[in-house]
Amino acid sequence: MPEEVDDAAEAGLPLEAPVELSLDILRHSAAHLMAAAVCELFPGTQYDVGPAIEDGFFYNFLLPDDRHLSEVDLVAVEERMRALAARRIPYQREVLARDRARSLFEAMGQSFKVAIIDRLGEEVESVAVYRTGDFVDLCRGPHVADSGLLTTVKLLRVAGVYWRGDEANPQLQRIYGTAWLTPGDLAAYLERLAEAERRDHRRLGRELEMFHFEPSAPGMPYWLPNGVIVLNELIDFWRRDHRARGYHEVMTPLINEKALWETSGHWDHYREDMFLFPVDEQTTYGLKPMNCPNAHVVFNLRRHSYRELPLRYSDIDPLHRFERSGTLHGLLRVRKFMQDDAHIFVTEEQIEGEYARILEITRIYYGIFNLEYSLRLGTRPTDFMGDPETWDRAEAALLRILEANAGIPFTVEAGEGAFYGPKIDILMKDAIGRSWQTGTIQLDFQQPRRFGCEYIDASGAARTPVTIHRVIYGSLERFVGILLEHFAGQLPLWLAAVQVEVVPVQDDVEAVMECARGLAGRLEAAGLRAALSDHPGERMQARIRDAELRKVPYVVVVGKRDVERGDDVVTVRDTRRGGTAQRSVAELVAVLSEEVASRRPG
RNA sequence: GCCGACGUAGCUCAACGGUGGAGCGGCGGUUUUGUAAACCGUAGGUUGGGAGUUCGAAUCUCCCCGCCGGCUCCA
Repeated sequence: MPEEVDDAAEAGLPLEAPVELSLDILRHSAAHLMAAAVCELFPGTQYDVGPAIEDGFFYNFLLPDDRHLSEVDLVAVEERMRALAARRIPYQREVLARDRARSLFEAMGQSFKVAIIDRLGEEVESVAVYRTGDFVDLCRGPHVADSGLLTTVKLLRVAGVYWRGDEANPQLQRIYGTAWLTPGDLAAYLERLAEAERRDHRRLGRELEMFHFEPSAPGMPYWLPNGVIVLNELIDFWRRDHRARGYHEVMTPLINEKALWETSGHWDHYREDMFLFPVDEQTTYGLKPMNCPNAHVVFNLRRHSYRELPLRYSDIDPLHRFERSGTLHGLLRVRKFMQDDAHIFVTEEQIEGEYARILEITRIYYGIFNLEYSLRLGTRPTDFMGDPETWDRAEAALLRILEANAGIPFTVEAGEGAFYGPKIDILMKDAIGRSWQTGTIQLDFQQPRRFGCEYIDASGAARTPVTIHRVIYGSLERFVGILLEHFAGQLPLWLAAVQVEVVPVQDDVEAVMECARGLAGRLEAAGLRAALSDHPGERMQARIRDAELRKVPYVVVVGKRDVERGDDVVTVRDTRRGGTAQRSVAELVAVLSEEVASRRPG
C-alpha cells in the first residue's frame, strides 16, 4: 500500500483541550521521543514524519553523512530514550504563525518540515509545534504530558523507505517501534508476534512437507505430495462448482509470441513483469503472466450472438510474473502461480448482474473457510489504456455494485486499478496482520476492442463485448498460504493430506497389525485418505505424537484389547479439538465422510 | 530493484582467527508398550558460491546467489 503522508495531521491545527491518554497518543509521543534520541545521538539528523500506526509507531530520518542505521543502533537509541523518559521532560505545545514556523525549521536545517509547511494549503495561517526538551517537531498533537509515561517502549526494526513513498525519491532511514501502557501489554504483544511466527505458512509448509523453494527457482514453489492434495481439492471443488455455474474451462498456451502481447497491451504496460526470451533473430516469446489475452483469442474463434452472453471461459493455467526479487514472500508473493481464473464476455447491461453473481460466489467460497475479507475498488492508474470517459463510466458502475453489496466493507483506492480497467479486489490478512490481495474482479473495455471481439446484437449489429476478469481464490499459491496461517496448519478435513491415521499398539503382534492394516484399507475404501502409522518399533505414544505434529486430524489406535473384543469398535483421537471417543468403524466412516462432504472447517 | 539483518548436518541451533559440535530426525540393534517423545549404538558437513587478507578463515574484507524484516511494485 502506498505510504500516506497526511500533511494536515503532521502539522495542522485544531487545539484540543487535554485529552484522555490513548495508545495512539502514547505511540505518537514515543515517536517524538525516539526522534529526540536519534537527534541527540546523531547531530545533524533531519527528521521527516513519525506517526502512530497499528501496534506501534515509526519515524523517518535522514542521518548526517548519509549514515545508515543498523539494528545494533537501536540499542543505543532505546537506551537514550529511556534516559529521556526518566527525566520526565514535558511535551510543550506552541502555536506559531506559519512563516515563523517555517523560518524556525529552516534555521534548524529541517528541510523536510519546511517542505511539509510549504505543501499546506494557502488558508493555513498558523501551525502547532511541540517541544520535548531541545527537540522541536511540527505536530498537531495531542501528546502525553511528559516523557515519564514512555517506559514500555521497544524498538523493533529499521528499514530504508523512499521519501514520500516514491521510488524516484532518495531513501530515508525508518525505525519501527511499539509502545504500550503497561509492561504486561508489551509482553502480550511480543507473545502475539511469537504466536504469529508459529503460524507462519513458510514454517508450516516445511514441517508439513507441503511445498519447497529452491535457490535455482526463486519464487517458484515445488509442490510436494501433501501440498498437491490441498491444491487438487481446492481445484476439484472449484471445477465442479463452476461447471454448474455455466463456466467453460479452457487450457491455452503458456508461451505466446510477442505479437499477442502487443495486441493485448501487455507489451507496452506489463513487459517489465514478464519472462521474455528470444528463440531466433526475429522471434521473441513471452511466458504468460495472465490468461486474458488467450481468452480473447478463444472468444474470437467463432461468431457470437448476444444470446450466448454472458459467455464464461475459465482456466487454471500456471502463470509466471517476473516479480522484483525483494518482493518475494513464501507462497504469498511468488513468480509462478495458478489462479481460479475466468474471463466473462458480457454486454454493458449485463455487468452489474454478473458482478452480483461473482460476489455471491465470493461469499460462498470465503464462508467455507470462515475467512473474513474486505473489498477494495481500484480506480484508474497513471499508466492506463483507453479513454478517461469509459473509465469513469466503469468506475461508477463498480461503485454502484459495491454500494448495493450490503454488509461487506469496502474502500476506494485511487490509481489501484489494472492498466486495462478498474477492479474490485478481495483483501485478506496474514498471521501478523499484513494485508494481501486474493481475489479480484476486473472490468475491461480495452482488450475486447484491441482483439476485435464482437457479438451480434438483437438488431443484427456487431458490438464489442465487455470482459470481466475474475478470480475468487486468486492465486492458489497465495490462497493456500493464507489458509495455512488462518488454520495454523490444522486444515479442514476435506483438505488434510492424511485425514485419519491408524496406530497399532503392539506392532509385533500379527493380529494387531492385521487389524490395523484392515482398518486403514476399509477407511480408504470408504473414500477417506487414511494411512497406517509407519514407524516400526516405535511406541504408540511416539506414533501419536508424530501424527499430532503432522496435524493429522484423526488418529485411531488399535491394539490387542480391540482385537480380542472383536466388536469393531475403536478409539478415535480428535487432534484438533483434543480428546478421544469410542466409535464403531461404520460410525467413524459415516462421521468423517459427512465432515469431508460438508467442507466444515472442523 | 532499494535499506538493514542473516546463510554451519534434513530441522533447530552451538563454535566467532588455531584440527567443526549438540538435540531432534535418519539408519542399525534392544524393548512390545493403551493415547503427545523407550534405551543403546551409528552415519551424516569442501560451514551458500567465488575471490582476497593471514602462517592459519565458518569466523575478517569484497563480489555474486538465496533468504528474512521493511520500502517500492502487485494475485
